[in-house]
Amino acid sequence: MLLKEKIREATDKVITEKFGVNIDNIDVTYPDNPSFGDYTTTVAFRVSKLLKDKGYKLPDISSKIVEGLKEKLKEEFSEINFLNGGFINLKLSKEYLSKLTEEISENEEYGKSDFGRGKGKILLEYVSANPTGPLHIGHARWASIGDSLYRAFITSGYDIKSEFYINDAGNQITLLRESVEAVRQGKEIPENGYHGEYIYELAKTKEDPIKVILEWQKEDLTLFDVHFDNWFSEKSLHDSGYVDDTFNLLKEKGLIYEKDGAWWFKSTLFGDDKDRVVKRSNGEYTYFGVDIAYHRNKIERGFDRLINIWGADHHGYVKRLESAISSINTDVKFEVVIGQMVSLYRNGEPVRMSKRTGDIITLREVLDEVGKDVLRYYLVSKKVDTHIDFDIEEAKKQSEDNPVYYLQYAHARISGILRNSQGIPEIEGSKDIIDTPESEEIARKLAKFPEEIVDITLSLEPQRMTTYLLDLASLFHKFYSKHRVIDNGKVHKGRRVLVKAVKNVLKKGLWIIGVNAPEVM
RNA sequence: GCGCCCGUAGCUCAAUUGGAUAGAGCACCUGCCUUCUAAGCAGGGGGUUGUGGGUUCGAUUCCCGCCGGGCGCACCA
Repeated sequence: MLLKEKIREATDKVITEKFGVNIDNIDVTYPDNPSFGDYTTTVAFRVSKLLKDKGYKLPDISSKIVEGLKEKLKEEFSEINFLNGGFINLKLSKEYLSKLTEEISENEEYGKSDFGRGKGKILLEYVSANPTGPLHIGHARWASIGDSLYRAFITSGYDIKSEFYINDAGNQITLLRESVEAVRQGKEIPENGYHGEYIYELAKTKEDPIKVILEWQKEDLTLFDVHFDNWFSEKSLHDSGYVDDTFNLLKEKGLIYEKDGAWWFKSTLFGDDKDRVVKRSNGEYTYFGVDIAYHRNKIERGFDRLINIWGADHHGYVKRLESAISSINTDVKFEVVIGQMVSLYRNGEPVRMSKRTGDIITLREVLDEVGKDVLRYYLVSKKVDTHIDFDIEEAKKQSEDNPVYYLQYAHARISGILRNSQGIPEIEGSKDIIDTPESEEIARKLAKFPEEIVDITLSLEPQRMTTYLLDLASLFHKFYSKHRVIDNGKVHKGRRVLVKAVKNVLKKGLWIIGVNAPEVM
């Protein structure tokens, strides 16, 4: 069980026992100032507010909670007290930290927890680019965020699957095939068709261009270290009659009606601004109409929670799909992470991207120029709701002093120490794992690693991992410059355990954000 | 016009979701390599958190107005 959860549970019990009240969502956080301890709760303020008519004073309340916590948490915490009236601070004991650090050093899977166990089946859908062209830098943002979220969920014990929805049906697909076919027959590409260079490349083959593009996309994602559990074809929904079936279901429920020759979904019943067309007057389904079927299918596959990552250009679409889903099933939880757009620049000049005109910079090009680690770090380190101006020249220039190397360097340094410490004698009496203030700070940081991963799943903000790793790497570099693990040909046993633990955490943390952990740099 | 998102150090971004003295990297200045990797470490300058109100013990965070930027308001996807 996570320490945060333990504290929360204990606090909840203490408050019920001592005051007979219930506080839900008890906050347990890390104080800014490390001298206050490892954990803080401000629950006393809330209890005080609840009991203000009964003559309790804030310090009395705090001191009673502290008393109760001391009894319940003596195994892990050496100091529990309160400050400034209601800030209750808890400090992990050195003995506990030493024991934990030793465990971490022997466990490459440290960071895993069972926090998400029993919390339902999750389907995470992201990228889902149209197979009408190569992936570009915008898709890369969703890919890096989605994959890191997925890794955090898995590590936190959730039952989660990732999925890429292939829009392999509809107008755009027809248009792309026509564009390629035109080139093959030596004709002009239709005005509203696709004009990118890759169209000519596709025309050289005899294969179905959609299939080829899909292969390109899969290759790019593999290079980007992004994995999907399932690739779901839109076309399969049409072919199996599932779209028609869903349409009929909505009709039976009285949720669609005919007007001006088209069929409309009554999304206003569920809070949308207006009703939306699901089937056009020419008999074809709209994207929305098919999407309802797709999401119904997700629900029927037994998922309780649907998380989608979309670009900000689709945010107006959230409400109507939400409406449709709640009309089918009210238990399923539907969440959309809206990511702001990525604008591309080269030497300060904006690069307009359009698949139609072929004016794009592909993910592959950027990968070739700046490398996977730099790009994944860059894209995951920024909160999804901030707009990104990505300058490819700037990214290359900065790559020398990119923070990602700071993290990797810490890992490589430790790897070096571990290599050099093999087969050399140990310093006598060097068993202490925490024998310096710097070691202690490191151990305290390591203790919070599983919670950081869980926090990513709760906030859906993977950039937190980059902040954590920078902190940890910084603590290690400080330790390294001040203390020696190998001294005069002999190794300090306890410190070797400590740096090994740091290595395991760095590696796992880098894995969460899809960055390699090199042994040598 | 209506809706969603953003505005924090010269630049790029954090801030554990309402907590204690708002932190990192880059850039700039000053030091540190005869022992484990200097892609590092130590120190310095740099802020009215766009702006004006409000809510409360407490606001970068929540609410309202204004300014600036992005995105959207289809029988397109």
